[in-house]
Amino acid sequence: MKKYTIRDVAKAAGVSHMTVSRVLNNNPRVRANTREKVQKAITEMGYEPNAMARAFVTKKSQLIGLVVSDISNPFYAEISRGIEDKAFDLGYSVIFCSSDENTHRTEACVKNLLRTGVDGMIFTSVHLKEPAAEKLIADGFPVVLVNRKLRNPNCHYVTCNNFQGSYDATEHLINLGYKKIGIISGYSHLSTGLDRLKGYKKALEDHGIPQRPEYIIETSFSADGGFEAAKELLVLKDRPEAIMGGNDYIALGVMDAAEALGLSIPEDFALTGFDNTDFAARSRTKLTTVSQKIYEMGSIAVQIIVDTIDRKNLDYAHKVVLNPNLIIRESCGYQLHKK
Amino acid sequence: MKKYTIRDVAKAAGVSHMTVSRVLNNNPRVRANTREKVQKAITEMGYEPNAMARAFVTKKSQLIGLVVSDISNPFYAEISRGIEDKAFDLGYSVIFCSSDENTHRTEACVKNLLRTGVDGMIFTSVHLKEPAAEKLIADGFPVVLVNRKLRNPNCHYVTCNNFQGSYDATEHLINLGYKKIGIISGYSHLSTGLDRLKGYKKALEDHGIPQRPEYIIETSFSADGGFEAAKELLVLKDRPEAIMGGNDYIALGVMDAAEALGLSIPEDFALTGFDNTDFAARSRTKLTTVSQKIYEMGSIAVQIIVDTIDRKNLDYAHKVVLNPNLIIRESCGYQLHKK
DNA sequence: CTGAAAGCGCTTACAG
DNA sequence: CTGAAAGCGCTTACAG
Repeated sequence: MKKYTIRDVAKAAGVSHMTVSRVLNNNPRVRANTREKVQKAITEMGYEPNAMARAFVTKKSQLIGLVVSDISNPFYAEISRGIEDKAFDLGYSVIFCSSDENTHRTEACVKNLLRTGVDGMIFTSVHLKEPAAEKLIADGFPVVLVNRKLRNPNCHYVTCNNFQGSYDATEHLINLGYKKIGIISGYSHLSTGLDRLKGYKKALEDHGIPQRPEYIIETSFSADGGFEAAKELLVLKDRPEAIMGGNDYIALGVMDAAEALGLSIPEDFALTGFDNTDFAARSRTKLTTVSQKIYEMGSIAVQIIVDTIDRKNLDYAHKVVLNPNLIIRESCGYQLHKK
Repeated sequence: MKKYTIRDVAKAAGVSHMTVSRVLNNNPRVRANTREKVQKAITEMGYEPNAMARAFVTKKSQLIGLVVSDISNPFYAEISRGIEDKAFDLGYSVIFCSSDENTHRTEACVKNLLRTGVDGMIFTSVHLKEPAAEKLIADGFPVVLVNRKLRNPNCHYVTCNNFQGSYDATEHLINLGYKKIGIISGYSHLSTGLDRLKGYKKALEDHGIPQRPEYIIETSFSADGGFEAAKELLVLKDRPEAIMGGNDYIALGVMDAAEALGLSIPEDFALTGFDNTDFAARSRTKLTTVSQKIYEMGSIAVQIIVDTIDRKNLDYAHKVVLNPNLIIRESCGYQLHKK
């Protein structure tokens, strides 16, 4: 574990430490012959450049900060994996920090990451308004949003076309014959919640089905949220024939509520989710849902942020909107539903 | 965003940069009066110390490397969250690297983390033999294992008492009257798989129930693994009355297999899992399982590694073994089972 | 209690 | 194509 420096290598190779530095950085201004000599010394000694010294002098840590809602949420864990893999490929490492989607903690994360010296930050879960992220962007610090975006469109982001995904799911229910369609939506101060709600409303409108306010409930993207909301929706006198969950977790909560109330899916009402999470496909669930490219979102976000880090002053914003895919399973039935 | 240095602050406060450094490091050898002057300048200028310079000169990055099986697996994501939170409290940040439990990738992770300059590494998923981790330990590099341990006991680790958890679950089945108990176990080249298998065997032995080799299958800790193994176990002429899943994912696969074969749980056979994952408690699952303190394992691992980093030459190993808890749910029935 | 000197291991200019 | 000089922003000794 003896630590060699660039000077040790230089001495061994009989050159100056500058030449060693050039070899290390693949600078072409080194004679092939010299390069070989140096390379040989490097491998023989098992020399490894000191990352800290390098980061210090170049002012580049090769570190990306990831502000994630909660690393223990599988959806975000999958984005994180996409981020990790691509970062690895591009020579970066990633430091994560869970914000719990809480403004105060988000600020703490940002401060912490800044202190650590990351070259840029990726946010998975901003609110439409998120002062900590907006300040960074205003300061010209490299930032990419993934999954959710800010209200202010002037920034780099990668999202799913949530509007379209939700529109497609709604239309599918309509085509099956459902007219009384409720939605348990994620909070609309989050771009994902808002866009999915908009997609739902637009599909109803396009098919001439009037909106019914009592069929729309906003809640958190969680099974508990779905459970509570479903208990309200399912005891309505004029119960919806179909319920759209803002994501698969919400749908899961709806399933629990149905079981608690003695209702069957899809016999008593149809159900859809969003995200195509692992459990959606399981034999006990069979949830119609919208799949989005979760891993890819993370991967693309890294490409953009590295781009931004390398050529600082981009004067345009990268906006990547990925197309979702409706996955049809048994939870919404396959036939025209009549009442 | 103007970046000040320690010298700018010194000039503003009318002291030497050394005094500023002392204030920054809470060195007591500064007069209260001087300290205040410096503090004032620091806050007024919004000075932030340069982490890279500090890391470079102190040779301490305040970074912990986390080699995790797969960050997108909820079990590991929860460990990671425990690690993150405690690291944050202790002034460290964590860089993760997914190994996919593959020796080659594990080596790549270690190399990458070393290059990044982490002060220590935590491994969540070592095999009983894991050259990359063992080499680090042999070199005196701070390493803590969490969840799984190496065969070589001479290292720091935090695990659940997997033997006991499995023993308890087996005994519970025996007490309910089951005698034909099968196990679909995680691979026994992993300490978790091995210890759970041992607990099962010991419980049978203690209750005078002979082992039946055809009732024991090893597979990966995954739903797919459980599914395939269950299809073998459930078509045995003398089918087991109860199946123990090596973890909840395996149990989930068993449930799918049961459904595919038209069998009901617990009517046709009882089922247990391990980990008390989120879905185990859901109304469609109701899985008897063994809960372990996943988040806490991560948290404790960080305490140990920071301890190790700070006082390098510990000559004893921290070994923390947490007690699991049997959680009884409907999947194994509540009554004496007779055949 | 405070400061002047030296240096951590690299890279960025500048000469040749 | 190669090297000598200077410096990144801190901290670690060493003086006083």
